[in-house]
Amino acid sequence: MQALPQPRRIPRQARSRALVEVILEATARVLAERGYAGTNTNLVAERAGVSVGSVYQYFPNKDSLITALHEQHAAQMQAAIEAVLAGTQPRGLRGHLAAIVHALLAAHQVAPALHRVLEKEFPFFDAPAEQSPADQGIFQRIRQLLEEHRNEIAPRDLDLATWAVLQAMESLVHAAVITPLPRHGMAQVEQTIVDMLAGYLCGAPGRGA
Amino acid sequence: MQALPQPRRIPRQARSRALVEVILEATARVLAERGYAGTNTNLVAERAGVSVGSVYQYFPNKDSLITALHEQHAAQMQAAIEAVLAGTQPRGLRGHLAAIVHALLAAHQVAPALHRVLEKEFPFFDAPAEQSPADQGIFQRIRQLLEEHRNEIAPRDLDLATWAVLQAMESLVHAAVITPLPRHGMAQVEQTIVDMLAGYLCGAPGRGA
Amino acid sequence: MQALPQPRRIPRQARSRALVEVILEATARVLAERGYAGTNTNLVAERAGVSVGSVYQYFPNKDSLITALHEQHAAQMQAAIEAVLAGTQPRGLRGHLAAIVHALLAAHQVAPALHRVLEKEFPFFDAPAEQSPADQGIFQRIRQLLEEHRNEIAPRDLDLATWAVLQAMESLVHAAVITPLPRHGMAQVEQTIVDMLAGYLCGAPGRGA
Amino acid sequence: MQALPQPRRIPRQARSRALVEVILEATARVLAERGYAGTNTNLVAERAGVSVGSVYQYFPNKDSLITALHEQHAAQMQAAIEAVLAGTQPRGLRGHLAAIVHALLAAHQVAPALHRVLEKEFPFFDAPAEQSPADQGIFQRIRQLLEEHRNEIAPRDLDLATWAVLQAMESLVHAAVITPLPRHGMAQVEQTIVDMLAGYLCGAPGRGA
DNA sequence: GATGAATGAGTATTCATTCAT
DNA sequence: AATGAATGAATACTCATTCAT
Repeated sequence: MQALPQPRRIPRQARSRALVEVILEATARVLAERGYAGTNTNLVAERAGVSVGSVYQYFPNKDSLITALHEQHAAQMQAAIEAVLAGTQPRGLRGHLAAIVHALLAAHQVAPALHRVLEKEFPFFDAPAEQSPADQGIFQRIRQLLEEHRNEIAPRDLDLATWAVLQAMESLVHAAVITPLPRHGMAQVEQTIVDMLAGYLCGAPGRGA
Repeated sequence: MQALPQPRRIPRQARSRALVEVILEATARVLAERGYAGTNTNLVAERAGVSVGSVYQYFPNKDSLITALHEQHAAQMQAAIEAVLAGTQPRGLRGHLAAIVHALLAAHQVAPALHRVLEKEFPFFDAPAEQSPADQGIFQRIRQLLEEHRNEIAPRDLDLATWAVLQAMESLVHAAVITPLPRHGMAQVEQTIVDMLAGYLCGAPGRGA
Repeated sequence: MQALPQPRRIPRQARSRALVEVILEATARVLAERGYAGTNTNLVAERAGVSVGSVYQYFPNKDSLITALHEQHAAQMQAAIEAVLAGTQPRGLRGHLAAIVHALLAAHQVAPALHRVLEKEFPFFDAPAEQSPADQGIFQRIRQLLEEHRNEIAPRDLDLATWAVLQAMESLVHAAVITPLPRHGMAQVEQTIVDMLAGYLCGAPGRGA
Repeated sequence: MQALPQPRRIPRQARSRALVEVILEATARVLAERGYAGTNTNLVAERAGVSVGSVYQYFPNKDSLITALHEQHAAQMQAAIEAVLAGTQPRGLRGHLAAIVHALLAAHQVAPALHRVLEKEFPFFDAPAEQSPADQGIFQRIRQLLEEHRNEIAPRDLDLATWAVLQAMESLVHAAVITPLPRHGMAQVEQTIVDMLAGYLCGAPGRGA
């Protein structure tokens, strides 16, 4: 209870949103520190400086906390991708991919411990990508990018290509965060990921389809 | 999370080995049916037709069951890869990669439900690959393959290239198993994965490194 | 269990009384639908279209809701009995008893689900009858009836006889409501209850007292 | 943990039964002391000198403890009734009824606090009489008694008569235990109950049926 | 070695109640 | 008076693990 003078009544919605934010942050911290098994709602509440009851006012159960964190993460990634693609710099397909990979790696560097747990323990946490609006958005955005460069790329089936690009990109980014290669810097890893994606898209002799 | 729990004693006698096998099979079945949360040692014991005590004779704790399953899976994948590379047919790098991807996808088709849980809930469960002999073996084997084709491939750092190839290969195979693309057959997916790997290795214009 | 919780304040204004009524009705509905375990003050408030705070304005705690419902029920029964006995038709003792039993059975038919819960889960919830004015009133009224027919009845101790008559009457009425006999209609049950009471009062050879 | 020398291995069944007995006794004690609301499984376990886990080994949930207690009680009442009716003394119908009522009152005197809670809080505790073997047995036994005296009794429908006798008998016995009449001894109450039952059965002028 | 009854620490969740607005 | 967000004590139940037999 702070004694600082505050507006008597914080508007309903803003207050709720702040609470959700606080709870989610606490969840992230606890999760990063102790992993899923070591995380429990009472502890999260305590860390958030909130009562357990309040946690349950906003989240129906423990797992929904993780799901929300996942969705938040996906939304951040979506935002990062959108930001890159909305930029006005003219860059080719490879340039765009490089910028996206760079942005994703950077975004994961913010809270590496959290992302480690998140990806290590629940990469697909009960969130069939179809149901995650953010994942949907990302898929559409990347598909659109490929479409814009349709002429330059080898794969003909854009759905399949988008799937492959996203899977590879995500898994390599996550792998880079989770098990940082002992002898290689992030720059090198970044380069490698881009090479992989560009290599796939821009084709190579003797390939299929 | 302790560091990679190990079986309490290495079974020497056939009987013991059979018991371990029975327990592991039961674990796999339960895990596939009910997921991690629904799996517990007493149930595993019951399903295995064995007492809980016996389970603890061979596995120090619950997680070691999962770890063992993971290691078993890794060993199977290693065996599949070895089998392909030990073959006498002459095939180029791409041919080898194609054969490996094919073998891995096939291996995952055997018990899809189990693999789904295994990868969905604990993709990195077995911790640093350095501690898994099978993963070590796979790494070495693929690195050797790349070495044999050093001249044909673009990446110069073979450690990095091996890491990238393995990460992409595994994640795409797993993704294919976990979320089968609605409109695409396994053959197409297989082709795509090979394209990705070959594209990376065989290079494309404008790449880095 | 505190001793018979009482409404926090006796509502004087019509508005208040209406509120109490609304809350009590909601309580009855919830209780009938979900039983005691499934009933909670927040739900009652919601069903009543009122805030929890308002519930606590009129009822000091959860149990007082039930108590009030019981008291309401007792008052209704008292009213039913009074109505019968205030009637001008000349009927003998047996006629009066028959009319009372009939009225009670009819009163219980109004909201059988509620009465079922009320009697099934808290038959004595409202504690020593001495504290319930309605129960007091009923006792006095029946005792007076017996007194008026003192010459016709066998039992000499009127307090004991009143107690026995009330206990038997109530328990048989409740039993009839809670576990309706599969093969017997209400008319038959009613007849039986009256036979029991009249049999007791009007005596039989070989009895005590 | 007692250090007393005991047979190394108490036979499986006997041991289980003893445990069940201990747990039930503890439940009875706690229930009598604190009522339903104040009773919780951990406390019961502690009082029984047993772990919670053991309680749940034998009882699937909290309510099953109460149900078991109820069933136990019903069985004891059945036994009491059987004992009376199996006696060799020649007594008429009234004599039998008197003996039964006496036995029931006596049985309830053993643990009045428990019976008070049991009847006060859950007279019909989720045990539709149809499902309780003991209650079934009691019904049949009393019905048989009435049948043997068919010629002496007024009611023609024996099912209905048995129901009425049992309801009245039980409710009056319970009422006597729960709210002992201030100015009347047990003997008087007993007499009254018998008068009620006999009055009903043996008929009175002006009755129905 | 095998058994499985017993253990009891650990935790998600509920809900009566309060009180700042 | 009315509101309803916030509180947090309370509790049923689970399950990994042990160990006497």
